[in-house]
Amino acid sequence: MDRLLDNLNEPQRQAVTHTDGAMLILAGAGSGKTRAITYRVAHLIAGGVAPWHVLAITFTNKAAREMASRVEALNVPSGAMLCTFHSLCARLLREFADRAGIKPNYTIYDRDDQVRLTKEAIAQAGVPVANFPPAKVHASIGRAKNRLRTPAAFTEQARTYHDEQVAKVYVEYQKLLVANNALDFDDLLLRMAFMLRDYSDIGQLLSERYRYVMIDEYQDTNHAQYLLARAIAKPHGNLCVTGDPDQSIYAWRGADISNILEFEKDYPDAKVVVLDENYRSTRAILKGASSLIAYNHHRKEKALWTRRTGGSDITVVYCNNEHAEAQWIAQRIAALRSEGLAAEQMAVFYRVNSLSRVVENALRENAIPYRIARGVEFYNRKEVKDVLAYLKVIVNPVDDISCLRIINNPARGIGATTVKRLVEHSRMTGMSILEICPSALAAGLKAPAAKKVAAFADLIGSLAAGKDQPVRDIINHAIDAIGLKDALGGDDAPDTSAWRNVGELVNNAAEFDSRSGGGTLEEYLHQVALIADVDHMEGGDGAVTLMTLHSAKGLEFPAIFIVGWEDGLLPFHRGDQTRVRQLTPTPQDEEERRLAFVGMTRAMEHLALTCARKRMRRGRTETQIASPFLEEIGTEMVTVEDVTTAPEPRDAPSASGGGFYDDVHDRQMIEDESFPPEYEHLRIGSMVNHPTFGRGRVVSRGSQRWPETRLNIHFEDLGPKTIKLSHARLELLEE
DNA sequence: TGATAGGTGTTTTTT
DNA sequence: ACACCTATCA
Repeated sequence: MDRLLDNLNEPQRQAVTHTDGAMLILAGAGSGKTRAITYRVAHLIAGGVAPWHVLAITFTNKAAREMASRVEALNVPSGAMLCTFHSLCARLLREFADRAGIKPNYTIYDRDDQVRLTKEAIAQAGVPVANFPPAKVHASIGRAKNRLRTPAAFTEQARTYHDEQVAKVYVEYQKLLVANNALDFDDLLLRMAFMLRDYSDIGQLLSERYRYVMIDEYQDTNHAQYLLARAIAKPHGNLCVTGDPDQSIYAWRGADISNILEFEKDYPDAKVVVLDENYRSTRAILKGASSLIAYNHHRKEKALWTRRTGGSDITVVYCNNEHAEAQWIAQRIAALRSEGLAAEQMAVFYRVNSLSRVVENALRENAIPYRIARGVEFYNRKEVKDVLAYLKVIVNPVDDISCLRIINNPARGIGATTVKRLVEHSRMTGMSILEICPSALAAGLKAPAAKKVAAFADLIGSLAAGKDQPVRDIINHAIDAIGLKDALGGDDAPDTSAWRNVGELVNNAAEFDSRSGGGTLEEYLHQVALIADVDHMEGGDGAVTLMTLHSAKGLEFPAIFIVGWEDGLLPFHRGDQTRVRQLTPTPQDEEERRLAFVGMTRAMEHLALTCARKRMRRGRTETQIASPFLEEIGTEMVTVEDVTTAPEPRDAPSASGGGFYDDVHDRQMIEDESFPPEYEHLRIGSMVNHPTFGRGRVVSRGSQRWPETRLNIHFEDLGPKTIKLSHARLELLEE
C-alpha cells in the first residue's frame, strides 16, 4: 500500500490519506482525479475499513465501472459500493419501499416514456399542447423535482400563466406515475430525499452502513443529490467530494454549482486539496484554456500547470464557410494520420449536433472512418424496448404505458378503436388496462375484440407465472410466446439487425444472471433503465470520434478539433430575446465559457479551433461573428491560420487594429445609406462608450444591415458582449 | 394499417 | 435544411 502512495504527487497523497471528516478535492482538468479517488477507496480498504462501508457515487455507470476495475487492479478486497446516484436510490427504494410509500416492483420510466406520460398528462390537464410541448414541460417538471417541489408546492408558487399550466400538468403527471406504479429518474432522487427527511432512522442506518462517502463530479450535483449526500454523511461527517467548478456544464439541467463553491461553508472543518498539476495537455493547450476560463467571475481561482515542455501551438483557423471548415479538418486529420496518429486518437467536437453533418460529409469524402457518439443506441432500439416492455408488464401489471406499447405489438389484431375503448374504460374505472382485458366484454367491447384482448391477458399471465426464473429464460420464453421471430422477418430474421439486437439483449440478460447471482427480474429492469448509452461508448475502433462538447466531458484525445467558434454558436444563444437579455452578464455566459474550456482541456497534443465566416443555419446562410472566446484564449502559443479567400475590398481598411480578420475583413461599417450618420466613423477596432457597460472596443460585426446590425464589443469592465447597434446609444471615442 | 403531405420547431441531455 | 409530428386518405 505504501508503494501505492509513491505513485501520487503530494496533493494527491493528501487526498488519499486524509480519510476522516469532510474533504473537498478541487481537481482541475487532467490532474489525475480518478487516480486519486480510486487510490483513496483502495487506501481506506487496505487500512482496515470493510469494503461495504465505502460508498463512492459517480454520475455515470461507465465511471462507476471504471472505478471498480481500477480499484480491483490495486488488489484490495472487493465489495465497495460504487454506483450512480440513481442506482443507489433505486436500490434503496426497493429495500425501503414500504417506508417510501411505493411498491418494490415499480417501473422506472425512461426518457421516452416520461415524455409520453407528460403528453398524456397535458391532455388530461386540458392544457393546450400546441403551446406546451411535452418535452419542454417535462423539463420544467424535472427542474421542480430536482428542487424537491411537489405538485402542491409548485402549484402554490406558480405565478405566471406558464407556470400555472405546467403546474396543472405536473399534478396530472404525478398522478399518472402513481397509477402506473412508476417512477421517473427525478423521482428516484426526490423520493429518497423525502424519505431521509421524514425518517431519521433510515439516515442513521445508512450512515452506519456507508461510513465513508465519496462523490465524484460534485459540481454537477443538483439540490436533491446535495441533500442525499448530506443526509447519509451527517452522523459521521466522512464526506469526500471531488469536482471542478470550471467544468460545471449542466446548470441547465438543475445542477447547482454553488454546491461545490460553498462546500466549505457547509462543512467548515473541511480539508481542501487542490489538484492543479495537469498530466494531460501540452503547455500551449493549458495556456489557452486557462486564459479563457480566467474571464469567468464566479469561480475559485485555480491555475493549471504542467511540467511538460514542447508541443505545438493551438491552431485557430478562419474559414469561408462550414464546408471549408470541414474540409480543413478532414485534411488535417489525414495529415496527422500519415504522421502516425491513429484515427481513434482524434475527435471533433461541436456545440450542437446539427454541426456534425458537414463534418461527416467531409470525412466520408476523404475516406476517413468516423463514428458519432450518439445519445441513444442499444436500449432505445424499438425491438429491444418492446421486449423490455413485456418484462415490465410481467413485473408491474399496472404499467399501462408499457402495456399499451405491446398490446398489439407484434400485431394481434387489436386495433386503435379497441385500444381507445380500453383506455376510456380504464380512465372511468381506475382499473389498469391489463386488469380490464380478461373481462373486456363488460367494458363494452364487441365479442371478437374482447376475445383477442383476453388472449393477450392470458399471454401475459402465462409469462408472469415464470417470472422467478433466470432473466435470460424469461426473455427467451417471452420471445417464443409472442412470436417475435416471425414478426421480425421469420426465416429472414437472423439477417436483420433487429433480431441481432434481440439476441444481444438475451446475452445481456444472461450476463446479468451470472453477475448478480440470481438477481430478480425487477432488479434487472431497474438496472437496464438506468443505463445510458454513453455507457456503451468505447473507443479504439479505428475511427475518429464526433461528439458534442457536453458528451466530451471526462474524455481525452491526442488531437481535437472544435468547430463553430462563432458568436451565437459558442457561446450559444438563440433568438433575439436572449440577445437582448445578453446585454447583462448571465450565468449562462459563464457556463458556455466553461463548456469551451472543457472541450479544450480534453486535448493532449493537438488542438485546433475553427471559425467560419458564413454558415448555413436553419436553411439560411448567415454571416458569423467570430466567437469572443477566441480573443480570450490569448495570442501566446496560438497560431492563426486564415484560409479565407478575401472578398472584394469595399474600402481601404482603417489603420486601427484589433479585428479578427485583419487581413481580409473590410472594416468599414457603412454599407448602405440607411446607416445613421452618427456612426459614420465607427470601425472594427474603434473605442466606444456605452451608457450602461462603459468603455469597450469593437471587435467584430454581424452582416445584418441596419437596423439589425450587431456588434461584438469587448468592454473593459465586463468583457465581450454582443449588442444591437440600433438599440445602443454608443459614443465614439477618440483614441 | 400504412403511407404521405403539410405544419412546426428547431442546445446541450451524466440518469 | 431538416426532422418530427399530426392529420388524412387509400
